[in-house]
Amino acid sequence: MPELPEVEVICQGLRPHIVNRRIMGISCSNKQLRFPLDCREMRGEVKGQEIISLRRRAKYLLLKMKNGACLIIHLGMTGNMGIFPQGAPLKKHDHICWTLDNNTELRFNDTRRFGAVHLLPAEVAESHEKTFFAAIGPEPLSRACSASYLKKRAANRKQAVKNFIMDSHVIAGIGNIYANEALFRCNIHPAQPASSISEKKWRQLLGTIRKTLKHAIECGGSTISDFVNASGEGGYFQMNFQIYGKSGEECLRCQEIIQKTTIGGRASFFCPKCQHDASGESVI
DNA sequence: CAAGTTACCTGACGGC
DNA sequence: TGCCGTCAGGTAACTT
Repeated sequence: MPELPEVEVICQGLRPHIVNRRIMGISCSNKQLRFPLDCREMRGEVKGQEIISLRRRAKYLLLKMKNGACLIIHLGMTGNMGIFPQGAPLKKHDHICWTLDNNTELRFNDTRRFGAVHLLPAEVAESHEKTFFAAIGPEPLSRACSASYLKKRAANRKQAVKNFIMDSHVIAGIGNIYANEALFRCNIHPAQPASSISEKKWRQLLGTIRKTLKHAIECGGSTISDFVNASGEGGYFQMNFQIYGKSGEECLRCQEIIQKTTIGGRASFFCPKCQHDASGESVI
């Protein structure tokens, strides 16, 4: 479900419902998520606290409390967060429930439990947050992420450009869908070695990544099976997919049949005519 | 060190 | 109807 646009949509949708609210209670399913979470410790740190901010960094949500404590939440493949009336029946795979002071509940639901909730206790929150994100690459929509930065990071990397832009240590927030979409929209073959991309082409690709991500956010994200925003509505960027999931269909630009292959273990879709070949020589 | 592989988990779907 | 294999939006921890 959630790449940068979906996490951003959830973040924006949740913000008015939870900022300035107080956490009155917390309950947990006690099922293992990606990383262990001590529910009692979380209660000790954030129960009774006012939530002062909610923001997104990479595919993480950061929830800050007045006392300085912080929750860092990752949605994995199937995670979601939503607001529900207090006491509404729990859904299957609801794992954490934060009761707020206005008879509503913030809930974390995650079918596959690849998601995680990290607790940063107040005393160490600031330093732990820095450590937590130390190795994460810049936000694609920020100025820190530039064509020259990407060109530099790609030097000597024979890795496929698709895997390279999906590497969160290089650039944050790009997953399989948006990597496929951005490369198609830029006429770059997903298997082309990252080091063979010129700075000019990086400029073009970064521009395309930004445009695609922003468009997806405006569309409320992509709903493939069950993604919904904080109000329970699906996104519709999937209507704008040009390549992802379209193997066997005609390319929008040249009518060639779209191919599917596996790169770095992930489904990769491309137009063999528009996206040149993997040699890196025929690309601008 | 880079890059490839495995593991974590549930559910949907197609083939038999 | 049901069993089995395959696949899915992510990423850390392995191995090569």
